[in-house]
Amino acid sequence: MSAAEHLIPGNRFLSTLEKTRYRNLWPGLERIVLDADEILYSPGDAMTHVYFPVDCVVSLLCKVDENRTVEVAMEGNESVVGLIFYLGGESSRHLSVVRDSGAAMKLDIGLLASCANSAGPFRDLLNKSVHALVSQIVHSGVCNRFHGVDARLARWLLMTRDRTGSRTLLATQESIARLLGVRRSSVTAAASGFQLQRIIDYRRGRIEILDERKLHAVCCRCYGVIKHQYDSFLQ
Amino acid sequence: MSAAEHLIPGNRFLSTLEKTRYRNLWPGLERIVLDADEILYSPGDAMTHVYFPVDCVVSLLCKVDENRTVEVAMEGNESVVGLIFYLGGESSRHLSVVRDSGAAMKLDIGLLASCANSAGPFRDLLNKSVHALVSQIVHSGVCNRFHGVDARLARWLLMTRDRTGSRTLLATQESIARLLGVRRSSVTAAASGFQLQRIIDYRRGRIEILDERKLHAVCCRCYGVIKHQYDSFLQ
DNA sequence: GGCGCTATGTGCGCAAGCGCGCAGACCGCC
DNA sequence: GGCGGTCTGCGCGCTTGCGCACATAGCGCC
Repeated sequence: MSAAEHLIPGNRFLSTLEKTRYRNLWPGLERIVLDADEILYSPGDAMTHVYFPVDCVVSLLCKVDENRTVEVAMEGNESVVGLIFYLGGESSRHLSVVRDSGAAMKLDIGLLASCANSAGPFRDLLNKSVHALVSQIVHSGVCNRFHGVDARLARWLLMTRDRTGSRTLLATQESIARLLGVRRSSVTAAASGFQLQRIIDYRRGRIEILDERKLHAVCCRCYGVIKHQYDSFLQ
Repeated sequence: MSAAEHLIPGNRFLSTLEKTRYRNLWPGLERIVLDADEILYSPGDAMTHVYFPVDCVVSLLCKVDENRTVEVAMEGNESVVGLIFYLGGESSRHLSVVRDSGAAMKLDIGLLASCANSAGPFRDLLNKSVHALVSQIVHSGVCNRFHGVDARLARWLLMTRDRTGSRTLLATQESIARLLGVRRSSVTAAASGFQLQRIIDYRRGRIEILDERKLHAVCCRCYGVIKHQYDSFLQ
Protein backbone atom coordinates (compact mmCIF):
# COMPACT_ATOMS: atom_id res chain seq x y z
CA MET A 1 0.00 0.00 0.00
CA SER A 2 1.50 3.32 -1.05
CA ALA A 3 1.65 6.43 1.07
CA ALA A 4 -0.96 7.98 -1.21
CA GLU A 5 -3.63 5.50 -0.30
CA HIS A 6 -3.06 6.28 3.33
CA LEU A 7 -3.51 9.96 3.09
CA ILE A 8 -6.43 10.47 0.77
CA PRO A 9 -8.99 10.65 3.57
CA GLY A 10 -6.50 12.32 5.90
CA ASN A 11 -4.76 15.62 5.65
CA ARG A 12 -6.51 18.07 3.37
CA PHE A 13 -3.32 19.74 2.21
CA LEU A 14 -1.95 16.42 0.99
CA SER A 15 -5.27 15.44 -0.56
CA THR A 16 -5.35 18.67 -2.50
CA LEU A 17 -1.74 18.26 -3.56
CA GLU A 18 -2.49 14.77 -4.75
CA LYS A 19 -4.99 16.06 -7.27
CA THR A 20 -2.23 17.98 -9.02
CA ARG A 21 -0.32 14.72 -9.51
CA TYR A 22 2.61 16.19 -7.65
CA ARG A 23 4.37 13.27 -6.01
CA ASN A 24 7.91 14.30 -5.14
CA LEU A 25 6.97 14.52 -1.48
CA TRP A 26 5.57 11.08 -0.96
CA PRO A 27 8.67 8.99 -0.51
CA GLY A 28 9.56 11.21 2.44
CA LEU A 29 6.23 11.04 4.23
CA GLU A 30 6.03 8.89 7.31
CA ARG A 31 2.84 8.14 9.17
CA ILE A 32 3.14 8.58 12.92
CA VAL A 33 0.98 9.11 15.98
CA LEU A 34 1.34 12.29 18.00
CA ASP A 35 0.53 12.14 21.71
CA ALA A 36 -1.31 14.83 23.60
CA ASP A 37 0.96 17.45 25.21
CA GLU A 38 3.84 16.51 22.96
CA ILE A 39 5.86 19.62 22.15
CA LEU A 40 6.56 19.85 18.43
CA TYR A 41 8.46 23.13 18.46
CA SER A 42 9.76 25.23 21.27
CA PRO A 43 11.30 28.70 20.90
CA GLY A 44 14.93 28.36 19.88
CA ASP A 45 14.72 24.69 18.96
CA ALA A 46 16.08 23.54 15.65
CA MET A 47 13.24 22.50 13.38
CA THR A 48 13.83 19.18 11.67
CA HIS A 49 10.36 18.17 10.49
CA VAL A 50 6.98 19.50 9.56
CA TYR A 51 3.74 17.64 10.24
CA PHE A 52 0.57 17.12 8.22
CA PRO A 53 -2.08 16.28 10.84
CA VAL A 54 -4.67 13.67 9.97
CA ASP A 55 -6.87 13.68 13.06
CA CYS A 56 -4.72 15.26 15.72
CA VAL A 57 -4.95 18.91 16.71
CA VAL A 58 -1.96 21.13 17.35
CA SER A 59 -2.08 24.44 19.21
CA LEU A 60 0.12 27.35 18.31
CA LEU A 61 0.71 29.06 21.63
CA CYS A 62 2.02 32.41 22.76
CA LYS A 63 3.32 33.05 26.25
CA VAL A 64 1.66 36.04 27.89
CA ASP A 65 3.35 35.96 31.27
CA GLU A 66 4.72 33.46 33.76
CA ASN A 67 1.47 31.61 34.25
CA ARG A 68 -0.42 32.25 31.06
CA THR A 69 0.06 30.76 27.61
CA VAL A 70 -2.77 31.30 25.16
CA GLU A 71 -3.71 29.71 21.88
CA VAL A 72 -3.19 31.97 18.87
CA ALA A 73 -4.03 29.36 16.24
CA MET A 74 -5.36 25.85 15.96
CA GLU A 75 -3.94 23.49 13.35
CA GLY A 76 -5.34 20.19 12.18
CA ASN A 77 -6.04 18.29 9.00
CA GLU A 78 -6.17 21.52 6.96
CA SER A 79 -2.68 22.54 7.90
CA VAL A 80 1.06 22.06 7.57
CA VAL A 81 2.35 22.40 11.10
CA GLY A 82 5.68 24.16 11.35
CA LEU A 83 5.67 25.67 7.93
CA ILE A 84 5.29 29.27 8.82
CA PHE A 85 7.99 29.32 11.42
CA TYR A 86 10.36 27.49 9.18
CA LEU A 87 10.31 30.43 6.79
CA GLY A 88 12.46 32.64 8.92
CA GLY A 89 15.32 30.22 9.49
CA GLU A 90 16.16 26.90 10.98
CA SER A 91 14.76 27.50 14.43
CA SER A 92 11.31 28.16 15.76
CA ARG A 93 10.41 31.21 17.79
CA HIS A 94 7.06 29.88 18.82
CA LEU A 95 5.51 27.06 20.72
CA SER A 96 3.51 24.29 19.07
CA VAL A 97 1.95 21.63 21.27
CA VAL A 98 -0.20 18.64 20.42
CA ARG A 99 -3.59 19.27 22.02
CA ASP A 100 -5.45 16.17 20.83
CA SER A 101 -3.51 13.03 20.05
CA GLY A 102 -3.89 11.40 16.67
CA ALA A 103 -2.24 10.48 13.42
CA ALA A 104 -0.08 12.76 11.30
CA MET A 105 2.29 12.54 8.37
CA LYS A 106 5.83 13.60 9.19
CA LEU A 107 8.19 15.13 6.62
CA ASP A 108 11.87 16.02 6.81
CA ILE A 109 12.33 19.74 6.48
CA GLY A 110 15.19 19.32 4.03
CA LEU A 111 12.93 17.54 1.57
CA LEU A 112 10.27 20.18 2.11
CA ALA A 113 12.77 22.91 1.35
CA SER A 114 14.07 21.27 -1.79
CA CYS A 115 10.55 20.63 -3.09
CA ALA A 116 9.52 24.20 -2.28
CA ASN A 117 12.58 25.49 -4.03
CA SER A 118 11.09 25.36 -7.48
CA ALA A 119 7.85 26.97 -8.51
CA GLY A 120 4.89 24.64 -8.86
CA PRO A 121 1.72 23.40 -7.21
CA PHE A 122 3.49 22.49 -4.00
CA ARG A 123 4.93 25.92 -3.45
CA ASP A 124 1.61 27.52 -4.38
CA LEU A 125 -0.18 25.47 -1.77
CA LEU A 126 2.45 26.24 0.84
CA ASN A 127 2.02 29.96 0.18
CA LYS A 128 -1.72 29.73 0.42
CA SER A 129 -1.37 27.81 3.66
CA VAL A 130 0.79 30.53 5.13
CA HIS A 131 -1.78 33.08 4.03
CA ALA A 132 -4.64 31.16 5.59
CA LEU A 133 -2.80 30.65 8.86
CA VAL A 134 -2.02 34.34 9.05
CA SER A 135 -5.69 35.10 8.52
CA GLN A 136 -6.56 32.69 11.28
CA ILE A 137 -4.11 34.38 13.64
CA VAL A 138 -5.48 37.82 12.78
CA HIS A 139 -9.08 36.83 13.31
CA SER A 140 -8.36 34.86 16.48
CA GLY A 141 -6.66 37.91 17.92
CA VAL A 142 -9.52 40.19 17.00
CA CYS A 143 -12.11 37.69 18.21
CA ASN A 144 -10.36 37.21 21.54
CA ARG A 145 -10.26 40.95 22.01
CA PHE A 146 -13.80 41.92 21.07
CA HIS A 147 -16.11 38.99 21.49
CA GLY A 148 -17.57 37.50 24.63
CA VAL A 149 -16.64 34.20 26.16
CA ASP A 150 -19.79 32.50 24.84
CA ALA A 151 -18.99 33.28 21.23
CA ARG A 152 -15.35 32.36 21.63
CA LEU A 153 -16.14 29.06 23.29
CA ALA A 154 -18.56 28.24 20.48
CA ARG A 155 -15.93 29.07 17.88
CA TRP A 156 -13.37 26.97 19.69
CA LEU A 157 -15.69 23.98 19.83
CA LEU A 158 -16.60 24.22 16.16
CA MET A 159 -13.01 24.63 15.03
CA THR A 160 -11.89 21.68 17.11
CA ARG A 161 -14.76 19.61 15.79
CA ASP A 162 -13.77 20.39 12.21
CA ARG A 163 -10.20 19.29 12.85
CA THR A 164 -10.85 16.07 14.73
CA GLY A 165 -13.90 15.09 12.73
CA SER A 166 -15.62 14.03 15.93
CA ARG A 167 -18.60 15.45 17.79
CA THR A 168 -17.00 14.39 21.04
CA LEU A 169 -14.08 16.45 22.30
CA LEU A 170 -11.72 15.70 25.13
CA ALA A 171 -11.04 18.85 27.12
CA THR A 172 -11.69 20.08 30.63
CA GLN A 173 -13.04 23.53 31.31
CA GLU A 174 -9.73 24.30 32.94
CA SER A 175 -7.75 23.44 29.81
CA ILE A 176 -10.12 25.39 27.57
CA ALA A 177 -9.86 28.38 29.88
CA ARG A 178 -6.06 28.34 29.62
CA LEU A 179 -6.20 28.25 25.83
CA LEU A 180 -8.79 31.02 25.57
CA GLY A 181 -6.98 33.10 28.18
CA VAL A 182 -9.96 33.42 30.50
CA ARG A 183 -10.91 32.21 34.00
CA ARG A 184 -12.13 28.70 34.40
CA SER A 185 -15.34 29.99 35.93
CA SER A 186 -16.02 32.05 32.83
CA VAL A 187 -15.87 28.84 30.82
CA THR A 188 -18.07 27.13 33.40
CA ALA A 189 -20.67 29.86 33.01
CA ALA A 190 -20.67 29.68 29.24
CA ALA A 191 -20.65 25.90 29.15
CA SER A 192 -23.48 25.67 31.68
CA GLY A 193 -25.52 27.98 29.51
CA PHE A 194 -24.87 25.80 26.46
CA GLN A 195 -25.77 22.73 28.49
CA LEU A 196 -29.10 24.26 29.53
CA GLN A 197 -29.92 25.06 25.91
CA ARG A 198 -29.03 21.47 24.98
CA ILE A 199 -26.28 22.70 22.67
CA ILE A 200 -23.63 20.56 24.30
CA ASP A 201 -23.40 17.88 26.94
CA TYR A 202 -20.35 17.34 29.06
CA ARG A 203 -18.96 15.51 32.00
CA ARG A 204 -15.47 15.60 33.44
CA GLY A 205 -13.36 16.43 30.45
CA ARG A 206 -15.62 15.03 27.76
CA ILE A 207 -17.71 17.39 25.69
CA GLU A 208 -20.31 16.26 23.20
CA ILE A 209 -21.81 18.61 20.64
CA LEU A 210 -25.55 17.96 20.56
CA ASP A 211 -26.79 20.72 18.28
CA GLU A 212 -24.35 22.14 15.83
CA ARG A 213 -26.88 24.56 14.37
CA LYS A 214 -27.43 26.29 17.68
CA LEU A 215 -23.69 26.42 18.18
CA HIS A 216 -23.32 28.30 14.93
CA ALA A 217 -25.98 30.73 16.08
CA VAL A 218 -24.11 31.54 19.29
CA CYS A 219 -20.78 31.80 17.49
CA CYS A 220 -19.44 34.99 15.98
CA ARG A 221 -18.63 35.33 12.29
CA CYS A 222 -14.95 34.77 12.94
CA TYR A 223 -15.51 31.05 12.64
CA GLY A 224 -16.90 31.31 9.14
CA VAL A 225 -14.27 33.78 8.00
CA ILE A 226 -11.42 31.55 9.16
CA LYS A 227 -12.99 28.44 7.73
CA HIS A 228 -13.57 30.06 4.38
CA GLN A 229 -9.90 30.90 4.03
CA TYR A 230 -9.05 27.22 4.09
CA ASP A 231 -12.03 25.97 2.15
CA SER A 232 -11.26 28.35 -0.69
CA PHE A 233 -8.16 26.46 -1.75
CA LEU A 234 -8.31 23.04 -0.09
CA GLN A 235 -10.26 20.08 -1.27
CA MET B 1 21.94 59.23 -9.19
CA SER B 2 21.01 55.56 -9.06
CA ALA B 3 18.13 54.08 -7.15
CA ALA B 4 20.65 52.57 -4.75
CA GLU B 5 21.86 55.91 -3.51
CA HIS B 6 18.33 56.88 -2.71
CA LEU B 7 17.49 53.98 -0.57
CA ILE B 8 20.52 53.36 1.57
CA PRO B 9 19.25 55.49 4.44
CA GLY B 10 15.69 54.52 3.73
CA ASN B 11 14.00 51.18 3.86
CA ARG B 12 15.81 48.71 6.08
CA PHE B 13 14.85 45.70 3.98
CA LEU B 14 16.45 47.26 0.90
CA SER B 15 19.49 48.39 2.86
CA THR B 16 20.03 44.87 4.13
CA LEU B 17 19.52 43.45 0.68
CA GLU B 18 22.06 45.89 -0.72
CA LYS B 19 24.79 44.42 1.48
CA THR B 20 24.40 41.09 -0.26
CA ARG B 21 25.14 42.77 -3.58
CA TYR B 22 21.80 41.55 -4.89
CA ARG B 23 20.71 44.06 -7.47
CA ASN B 24 18.12 42.45 -9.73
CA LEU B 25 15.40 44.44 -8.06
CA TRP B 26 16.76 47.90 -8.49
CA PRO B 27 15.78 48.73 -12.04
CA GLY B 28 12.17 48.16 -11.05
CA LEU B 29 12.14 50.34 -7.95
CA GLU B 30 10.38 53.66 -8.19
CA ARG B 31 10.44 56.29 -5.49
CA ILE B 32 7.00 57.71 -4.71
CA VAL B 33 5.17 59.57 -1.97
CA LEU B 34 2.23 57.96 -0.24
CA ASP B 35 -0.47 60.20 1.17
CA ALA B 36 -2.22 59.66 4.47
CA ASP B 37 -5.43 57.61 4.23
CA GLU B 38 -4.45 56.23 0.85
CA ILE B 39 -5.69 52.66 0.55
CA LEU B 40 -2.96 50.37 -0.73
CA TYR B 41 -4.93 47.12 -0.66
CA SER B 42 -8.56 46.42 -0.09
CA PRO B 43 -10.11 42.95 0.27
CA GLY B 44 -10.67 41.46 -3.16
CA ASP B 45 -8.54 43.99 -5.01
CA ALA B 46 -5.95 42.79 -7.46
CA MET B 47 -2.48 43.44 -6.10
CA THR B 48 -0.14 45.00 -8.63
CA HIS B 49 2.66 46.40 -6.49
CA VAL B 50 4.43 46.04 -3.19
CA TYR B 51 5.87 48.98 -1.26
CA PHE B 52 9.07 49.48 0.70
CA PRO B 53 8.29 52.37 3.07
CA VAL B 54 11.02 54.87 3.75
CA ASP B 55 9.38 57.17 6.27
CA CYS B 56 5.70 56.53 5.84
CA VAL B 57 3.69 54.21 8.08
CA VAL B 58 1.12 51.74 6.83
CA SER B 59 -1.54 50.09 8.98
CA LEU B 60 -2.73 46.58 8.40
CA LEU B 61 -6.36 46.69 9.46
CA CYS B 62 -9.03 44.15 10.31
CA LYS B 63 -12.71 44.94 10.31
CA VAL B 64 -14.41 43.96 13.54
CA ASP B 65 -17.94 45.15 12.82
CA GLU B 66 -19.73 47.91 10.98
CA ASN B 67 -18.11 50.74 12.85
CA ARG B 68 -14.87 49.29 14.08
CA THR B 69 -11.68 48.57 12.17
CA VAL B 70 -8.61 47.88 14.27
CA GLU B 71 -4.91 47.81 13.56
CA VAL B 72 -3.39 44.33 13.61
CA ALA B 73 0.06 45.36 12.45
CA MET B 74 2.08 48.47 11.71
CA GLU B 75 4.47 48.54 8.80
CA GLY B 76 7.20 51.04 8.05
CA ASN B 77 10.81 51.20 7.00
CA GLU B 78 11.46 47.66 8.28
CA SER B 79 8.84 46.13 6.08
CA VAL B 80 7.69 45.06 2.63
CA VAL B 81 4.06 46.11 2.49
CA GLY B 82 1.84 43.70 0.64
CA LEU B 83 4.20 40.79 0.66
CA ILE B 84 2.36 38.52 2.99
CA PHE B 85 -0.97 38.86 1.32
CA TYR B 86 0.49 38.35 -2.07
CA LEU B 87 1.48 34.84 -1.06
CA GLY B 88 -1.96 33.40 -1.34
CA GLY B 89 -2.80 34.64 -4.80
CA GLU B 90 -3.24 37.76 -6.85
CA SER B 91 -5.74 39.49 -4.62
CA SER B 92 -5.61 40.80 -1.11
CA ARG B 93 -7.98 39.70 1.59
CA HIS B 94 -6.98 42.43 3.97
CA LEU B 95 -6.92 46.16 4.26
CA SER B 96 -3.74 48.22 4.19
CA VAL B 97 -4.00 51.96 4.64
CA VAL B 98 -1.33 54.66 4.76
CA ARG B 99 -1.45 56.11 8.25
CA ASP B 100 1.41 58.62 8.01
CA SER B 101 2.31 60.05 4.66
CA GLY B 102 5.88 59.77 3.41
CA ALA B 103 8.21 58.30 0.86
CA ALA B 104 8.28 54.69 -0.27
CA MET B 105 9.80 52.58 -3.01
CA LYS B 106 7.25 50.93 -5.27
CA LEU B 107 7.87 47.62 -7.05
CA ASP B 108 5.85 45.73 -9.61
CA ILE B 109 4.64 42.47 -8.22
CA GLY B 110 5.63 40.58 -11.34
CA LEU B 111 9.26 41.53 -10.88
CA LEU B 112 9.03 40.64 -7.21
CA ALA B 113 7.65 37.23 -8.10
CA SER B 114 10.30 36.50 -10.70
CA CYS B 115 13.11 37.55 -8.35
CA ALA B 116 11.61 35.50 -5.52
CA ASN B 117 11.34 32.53 -7.81
CA SER B 118 14.93 31.44 -7.38
CA ALA B 119 16.59 30.75 -4.07
CA GLY B 120 18.94 33.44 -2.82
CA PRO B 121 19.33 36.35 -0.43
CA PHE B 122 16.21 38.07 -1.69
CA ARG B 123 13.95 35.13 -1.04
CA ASP B 124 15.57 34.54 2.33
CA LEU B 125 14.86 38.09 3.36
CA LEU B 126 11.30 37.87 2.11
CA ASN B 127 10.73 34.76 4.17
CA LYS B 128 12.20 36.34 7.26
CA SER B 129 10.00 39.38 6.71
CA VAL B 130 6.91 37.22 6.58
CA HIS B 131 8.03 35.52 9.76
CA ALA B 132 8.62 38.82 11.54
CA LEU B 133 5.27 40.22 10.46
CA VAL B 134 3.50 37.12 11.70
CA SER B 135 5.24 37.53 15.03
CA GLN B 136 4.13 41.12 15.15
CA ILE B 137 0.54 40.12 14.46
CA VAL B 138 0.64 37.42 17.14
CA HIS B 139 2.06 39.72 19.77
CA SER B 140 -0.21 42.62 18.88
CA GLY B 141 -3.19 40.34 19.30
CA VAL B 142 -2.01 39.06 22.64
CA CYS B 143 -1.07 42.54 23.81
CA ASN B 144 -4.43 44.00 22.81
CA ARG B 145 -6.15 41.24 24.71
CA PHE B 146 -4.21 41.22 27.97
CA HIS B 147 -2.57 44.54 28.51
CA GLY B 148 -4.07 47.80 29.67
CA VAL B 149 -4.60 50.86 27.55
CA ASP B 150 -1.58 52.63 29.05
CA ALA B 151 0.84 49.92 28.01
CA ARG B 152 -0.72 49.59 24.58
CA LEU B 153 -0.63 53.32 23.94
CA ALA B 154 3.04 53.38 24.97
CA ARG B 155 3.81 50.51 22.62
CA TRP B 156 1.97 52.20 19.81
CA LEU B 157 3.85 55.46 20.29
CA LEU B 158 7.22 53.72 20.38
CA MET B 159 6.51 51.59 17.34
CA THR B 160 5.33 54.60 15.37
CA ARG B 161 8.38 56.56 16.45
CA ASP B 162 10.68 53.79 15.23
CA ARG B 163 9.02 53.77 11.82
CA THR B 164 8.84 57.48 11.16
CA GLY B 165 12.16 58.30 12.79
CA SER B 166 10.58 61.34 14.41
CA ARG B 167 9.78 62.15 18.03
CA THR B 168 6.76 64.10 16.84
CA LEU B 169 3.76 62.10 15.71
CA LEU B 170 0.66 63.31 13.96
CA ALA B 171 -2.41 61.59 15.38
CA THR B 172 -5.49 62.58 17.28
CA GLN B 173 -6.70 60.67 20.31
CA GLU B 174 -9.73 59.75 18.27
CA SER B 175 -7.66 58.16 15.50
CA ILE B 176 -5.45 56.31 17.99
CA ALA B 177 -8.55 55.01 19.76
CA ARG B 178 -9.93 53.61 16.51
CA LEU B 179 -6.66 51.82 15.75
CA LEU B 180 -6.32 50.39 19.26
CA GLY B 181 -9.99 49.43 19.35
CA VAL B 182 -10.78 51.38 22.52
CA ARG B 183 -12.88 54.41 23.44
CA ARG B 184 -11.46 57.81 22.80
CA SER B 185 -11.86 58.68 26.46
CA SER B 186 -9.69 55.72 27.39
CA VAL B 187 -6.94 57.19 25.23
CA THR B 188 -7.58 60.60 26.75
CA ALA B 189 -7.12 59.15 30.23
CA ALA B 190 -3.89 57.37 29.33
CA ALA B 191 -2.51 60.32 27.39
CA SER B 192 -3.36 62.76 30.19
CA GLY B 193 -1.47 60.53 32.60
CA PHE B 194 1.56 60.51 30.32
CA GLN B 195 1.33 64.27 29.98
CA LEU B 196 1.31 64.73 33.75
CA GLN B 197 4.40 62.54 34.07
CA ARG B 198 6.07 64.61 31.35
CA ILE B 199 6.41 61.52 29.14
CA ILE B 200 4.68 63.14 26.20
CA ASP B 201 3.30 66.49 25.24
CA TYR B 202 0.43 66.95 22.87
CA ARG B 203 -1.94 69.42 21.40
CA ARG B 204 -4.63 68.88 18.82
CA GLY B 205 -3.36 65.98 16.82
CA ARG B 206 0.34 66.50 17.43
CA ILE B 207 2.12 64.30 19.95
CA GLU B 208 5.70 64.84 21.02
CA ILE B 209 7.65 62.21 22.91
CA LEU B 210 9.52 63.96 25.70
CA ASP B 211 10.99 61.06 27.65
CA GLU B 212 11.51 57.86 25.76
CA ARG B 213 12.97 56.08 28.78
CA LYS B 214 9.82 56.55 30.83
CA LEU B 215 7.76 55.43 27.86
CA HIS B 216 9.69 52.17 27.78
CA ALA B 217 9.00 51.73 31.48
CA VAL B 218 5.24 52.08 31.00
CA CYS B 219 5.24 49.83 27.96
CA CYS B 220 4.84 46.06 28.12
CA ARG B 221 7.47 43.67 26.83
CA CYS B 222 5.58 43.18 23.59
CA TYR B 223 7.35 46.17 22.13
CA GLY B 224 10.78 44.67 22.67
CA VAL B 225 9.75 41.24 21.46
CA ILE B 226 8.36 42.60 18.20
CA LYS B 227 11.31 44.90 17.65
CA HIS B 228 13.80 42.13 18.23
CA GLN B 229 12.24 40.03 15.50
CA TYR B 230 13.11 42.67 12.95
CA ASP B 231 16.44 43.73 14.39
CA SER B 232 17.66 40.14 14.33
CA PHE B 233 17.89 40.05 10.55
CA LEU B 234 17.74 43.64 9.34
CA GLN B 235 20.54 46.10 9.24
C1' DG C 1 -11.37 89.75 16.33
C1' DG C 2 -14.91 86.57 16.20
C1' DC C 3 -17.04 82.25 14.29
C1' DG C 4 -17.00 77.50 13.77
C1' DC C 5 -15.01 73.21 13.59
C1' DT C 6 -12.52 69.78 15.78
C1' DA C 7 -9.88 68.00 19.53
C1' DT C 8 -9.76 67.17 24.31
C1' DG C 9 -11.59 66.77 29.38
C1' DT C 10 -14.91 64.70 32.33
C1' DG C 11 -18.86 62.49 34.49
C1' DC C 12 -22.30 58.84 34.98
C1' DG C 13 -24.22 54.23 35.20
C1' DC C 14 -23.38 49.72 33.44
C1' DA C 15 -21.56 45.13 32.00
C1' DA C 16 -17.95 41.77 31.46
C1' DG C 17 -14.58 39.58 33.34
C1' DC C 18 -10.94 38.98 37.07
C1' DG C 19 -8.96 36.67 41.33
C1' DC C 20 -9.96 34.21 44.97
C1' DG C 21 -11.97 30.73 47.73
C1' DC C 22 -14.87 26.96 48.94
C1' DA C 23 -18.37 23.43 48.34
C1' DG C 24 -20.10 19.66 45.94
C1' DA C 25 -20.00 16.05 42.46
C1' DC C 26 -18.01 12.69 39.68
C1' DC C 27 -14.79 8.93 38.56
C1' DG C 28 -11.04 5.69 38.99
C1' DC C 29 -8.72 2.77 41.88
C1' DC C 30 -7.35 -0.02 45.65
C1' DG D 1 -17.32 0.28 49.47
C1' DG D 2 -14.62 3.91 50.62
C1' DC D 3 -10.87 7.13 49.54
C1' DG D 4 -8.57 10.68 46.97
C1' DG D 5 -7.89 13.41 43.23
C1' DT D 6 -9.88 16.01 39.77
C1' DC D 7 -13.48 18.44 37.62
C1' DT D 8 -17.39 21.53 38.07
C1' DG D 9 -20.69 25.06 40.44
C1' DC D 10 -20.99 29.25 42.59
C1' DG D 11 -20.45 33.50 45.34
C1' DC D 12 -17.91 37.69 46.74
C1' DG D 13 -15.90 42.27 45.89
C1' DC D 14 -13.25 44.56 42.58
C1' DT D 15 -11.13 46.62 38.39
C1' DT D 16 -11.19 47.85 33.66
C1' DG D 17 -13.31 49.53 30.06
C1' DC D 18 -17.74 50.54 27.60
C1' DG D 19 -21.41 53.81 25.78
C1' DC D 20 -23.17 57.98 26.06
C1' DA D 21 -23.40 62.84 26.72
C1' DC D 22 -21.96 67.36 27.48
C1' DA D 23 -18.57 71.01 28.53
C1' DT D 24 -14.38 73.37 27.36
C1' DA D 25 -10.40 74.77 24.73
C1' DG D 26 -7.33 75.29 20.79
C1' DC D 27 -6.69 76.51 16.00
C1' DG D 28 -7.78 77.98 11.22
C1' DC D 29 -10.09 81.10 8.52
C1' DC D 30 -12.61 84.89 6.89
